[in-house]
Amino acid sequence: MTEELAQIRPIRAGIRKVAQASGFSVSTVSRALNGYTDVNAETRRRIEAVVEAMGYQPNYAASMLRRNTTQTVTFVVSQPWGKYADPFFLGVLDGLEMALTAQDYDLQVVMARDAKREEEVTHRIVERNRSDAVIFARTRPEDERVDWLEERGMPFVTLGQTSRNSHSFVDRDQLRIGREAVARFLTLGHVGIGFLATPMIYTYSRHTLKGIEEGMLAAGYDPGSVRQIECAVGGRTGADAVTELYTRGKMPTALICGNDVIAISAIEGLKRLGLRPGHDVALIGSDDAPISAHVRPALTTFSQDLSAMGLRLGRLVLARLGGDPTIYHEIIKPKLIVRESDCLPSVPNEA
Amino acid sequence: MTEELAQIRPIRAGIRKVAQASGFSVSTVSRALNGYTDVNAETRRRIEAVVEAMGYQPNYAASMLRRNTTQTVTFVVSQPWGKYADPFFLGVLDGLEMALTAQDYDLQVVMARDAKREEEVTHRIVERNRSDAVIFARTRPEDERVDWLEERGMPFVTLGQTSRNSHSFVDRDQLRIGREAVARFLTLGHVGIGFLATPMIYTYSRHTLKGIEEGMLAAGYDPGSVRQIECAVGGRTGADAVTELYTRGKMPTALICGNDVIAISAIEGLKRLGLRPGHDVALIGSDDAPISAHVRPALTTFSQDLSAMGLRLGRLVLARLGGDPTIYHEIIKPKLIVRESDCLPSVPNEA
DNA sequence: AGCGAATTCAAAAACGTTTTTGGGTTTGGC
DNA sequence: GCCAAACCCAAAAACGTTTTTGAATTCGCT
Repeated sequence: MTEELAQIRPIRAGIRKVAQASGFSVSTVSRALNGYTDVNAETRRRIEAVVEAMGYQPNYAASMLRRNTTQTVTFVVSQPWGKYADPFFLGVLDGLEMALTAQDYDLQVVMARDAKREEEVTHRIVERNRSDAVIFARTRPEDERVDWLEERGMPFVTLGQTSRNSHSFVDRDQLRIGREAVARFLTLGHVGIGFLATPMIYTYSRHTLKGIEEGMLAAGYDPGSVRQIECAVGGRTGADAVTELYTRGKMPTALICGNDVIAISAIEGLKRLGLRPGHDVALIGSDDAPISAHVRPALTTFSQDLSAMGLRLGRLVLARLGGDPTIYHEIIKPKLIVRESDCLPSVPNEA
Repeated sequence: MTEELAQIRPIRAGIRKVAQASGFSVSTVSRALNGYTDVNAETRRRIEAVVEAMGYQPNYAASMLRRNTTQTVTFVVSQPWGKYADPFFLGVLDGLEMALTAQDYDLQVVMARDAKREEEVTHRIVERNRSDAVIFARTRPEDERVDWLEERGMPFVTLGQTSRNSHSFVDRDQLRIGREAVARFLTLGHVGIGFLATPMIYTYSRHTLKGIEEGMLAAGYDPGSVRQIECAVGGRTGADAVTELYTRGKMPTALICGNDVIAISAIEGLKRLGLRPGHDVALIGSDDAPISAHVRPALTTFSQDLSAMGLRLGRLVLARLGGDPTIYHEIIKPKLIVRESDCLPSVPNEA
């Protein structure tokens, strides 16, 4: 802080200059520009002309100070970005940005390397009032971020559910993904089903599992027979998981994968084990990553309209900012994308 | 604008309260907190204790208004994010954020869907003084963004070069990538070399080409013999390119790919044509995408320390903000990652 | 003892906007 | 022709900091 900053900026016209040039008072200019009704149409027109001519832009800091509003919504993305960039968020951001800028809000994206850093950055943003609302993802059933934000009265919306769901959220329908994946595999004739899960600390992982269990029950099978094994970024990969799974005991002929990265890694692992994914072992992913179509065998998976999710997220946040006290729960339907990786059980394994 | 915003915020302690509680004047508190030297050590200690106790955080808007500084650096990412998320930027962002927060600057990431939107958003940020500096990538030889920012005296640093290079930049050494790729293929015994290029409007594409040509010349070959074909997101894919290339006339036995996505798509396309990538045709990528290791054949490519690039980018921006007038040019060395996709020319093609 | 320099702090100005307050002008009904 | 209502606008206050200005105190030196 002691260092000296040579911040040189061109001197920009302020609202005073505009007032002077247009011949109206400062307050009239302000009201004209901010859409108040008690301004003569002709007056407004003239003021707008002057603003245009002078290239006047209201000073953000001053307006922010006076209004006590930042016109900014912050999306805190907490993820190990290092190597595995999840394209999932990027699609969402696109829709979100569209929704927000339509209402003259700015979207601020903050990336946090890990949970600790995420907490720091969120505190900073909230405590210094640098944002009007917060959005975050990767929700957990008991999520302290929810309590923390509620406590401070900071408006927020989540991408994903918590156990209380006392807040607006947008989520994928993981329950349905689980059920449909099971139903499809059972229809194809598979019996041994495995679940290569994302970390169970996240709500969506549990929902997927629940969907799988429901699917098994509905078809009259024992949910307990599903072999479940957890994978994580920086931990057990999909390849590791299948290696463990196929070198000890019963081997499922069909694998439901918590996300496509796991699925692709599992495909790789199966090949190394001498198994043929898409022939000996069927796989279904769950979030239609960009590469999933280009992998061999092309991955059967579920897709969702990410941009639409972002759009809804934006609408929910705007509703909250507009003073709407309603809690909205939006669940986006996934769509099964059938490609090559799901298959009939191979003959040798049927015996 | 006419809509009413019910912006409810907890009333936070201001600097006046802190002054009152500590028994010092407002100005002394401010100076104590901002690291001025003319504050008695004991005074500072007592003030800091009160600040801690009250959880005081200086109001961002007010400080920004008075100081005429945002303490924010903006990275404008202009890319079609729709489907193909380029993980390249994410790695860079990580290092960048680290460098900036170390100096108490915030990083703001703005995603723009297309060039038009990018221009809009940059104008907005600069004209409303919402950032102290700007960073952008995907530079072109004649880049109007450079002129625009220079004209307005907005500090900026680029990720990539322009023809003038009148500004600080960080860049990958595409020249070297081109040269090394050629050298490797020639060493392996390939003669027919193809270049599946990224769009030539970008400086880095041209540098790659130049590197390739230099490599050919250095080895005594005709640079004109390199078959070059341009690919683009939303346009010709790598698969399209190889289809065109291998259905008419001479067929290169080695392909240098402008990026790994092109390479992976080309691998796919070659398989469809009945050719065996890694056997009949050798490939080298150029930016070590996360999937490149998991594709079959695993892609030989160049990697660079993205986080380090971000860090340098941050340092350069901070230097500029600190008033250092030096123009820095930093070129990051790539590292060849040998995997499976580059190979000796296959016998049938040698005849 | 007296004077200047160094140190420490308080009061007030300034940043550029929005909002409040209150006053003036026009319009329309009786 | 008068009064109320509707409409429009100017002046000033307010937002919460940082920085400038200037005054008071301490200290060292002659």
